[in-house]
Amino acid sequence: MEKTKEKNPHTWGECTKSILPVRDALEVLSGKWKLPIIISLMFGNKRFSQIAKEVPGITDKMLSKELRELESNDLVKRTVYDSIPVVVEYSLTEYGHSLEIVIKTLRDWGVAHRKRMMVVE
Amino acid sequence: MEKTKEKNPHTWGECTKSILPVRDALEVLSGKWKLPIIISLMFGNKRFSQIAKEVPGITDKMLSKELRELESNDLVKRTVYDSIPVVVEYSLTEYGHSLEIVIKTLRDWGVAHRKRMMVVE
DNA sequence: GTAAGTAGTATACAAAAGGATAGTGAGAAA
DNA sequence: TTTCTCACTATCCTTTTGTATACTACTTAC
Repeated sequence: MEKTKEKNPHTWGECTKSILPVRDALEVLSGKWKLPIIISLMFGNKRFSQIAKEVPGITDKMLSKELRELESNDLVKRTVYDSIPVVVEYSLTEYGHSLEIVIKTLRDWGVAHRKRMMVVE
Repeated sequence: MEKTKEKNPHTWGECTKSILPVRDALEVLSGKWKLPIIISLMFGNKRFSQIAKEVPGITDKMLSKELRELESNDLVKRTVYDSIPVVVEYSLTEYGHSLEIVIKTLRDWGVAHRKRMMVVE
């Protein structure tokens, strides 16, 4: 164990120092659906079925599950209006909005990646 | 189907236009290990067992599998030196380095997230 | 009276991701 | 001579993720 440190005294600490926060972020954002849902809410508050329409391919079960997780991480807020019929509105919290820059960076990379794939394949 | 467009003519197109590239990016970077492995290689070329030591918790099986996927996506390069014993070196391709900004953004958010969690909990 | 929209839940299942453990075959070090 | 390192592979297992389908209870529109 000491051997690693001796061989790469600089790298080892720097490396885990970078890995751990990225891992924290991944834990909250992991999976196929959380970021797409957040993106959909970045364009305005939405009701359950509206999100379901805007996130291509998601099922009710997944949407319900992911919204619950996002809510418990304080990224999304759920508001119930007791009108008739009852309406439930989802919105991004301020904290949720702090992901905007992450999403923008990821989207830019994704655009470049798609371009590249089309050239190669 | 037309109804959705009528209700949110602006949102619908903008929204999927953002979701699709993010989804492309997620497909290549998905899972618990790919970004940590890339981070470890951002700090220099490494051999298999060195990466295994620097990415906390990864098993040989996962490392092997993820490296193969990263290689097939042209993010990582595998070089075999036929010395004795044989040495295999992994490095980031130029394309792999294009993820640096994505990782930096994600890491910054992760640092803030960890701080926030410690205050709340 | 039947369908559609409201926001989901229940159940069953399949597929993918990840973990634990062991083994390979070579050289090199004790 | 037994162990160690190197770069993996193989097998089995559990957990997570995702899909499909059906269902609730209420209201409005046709």
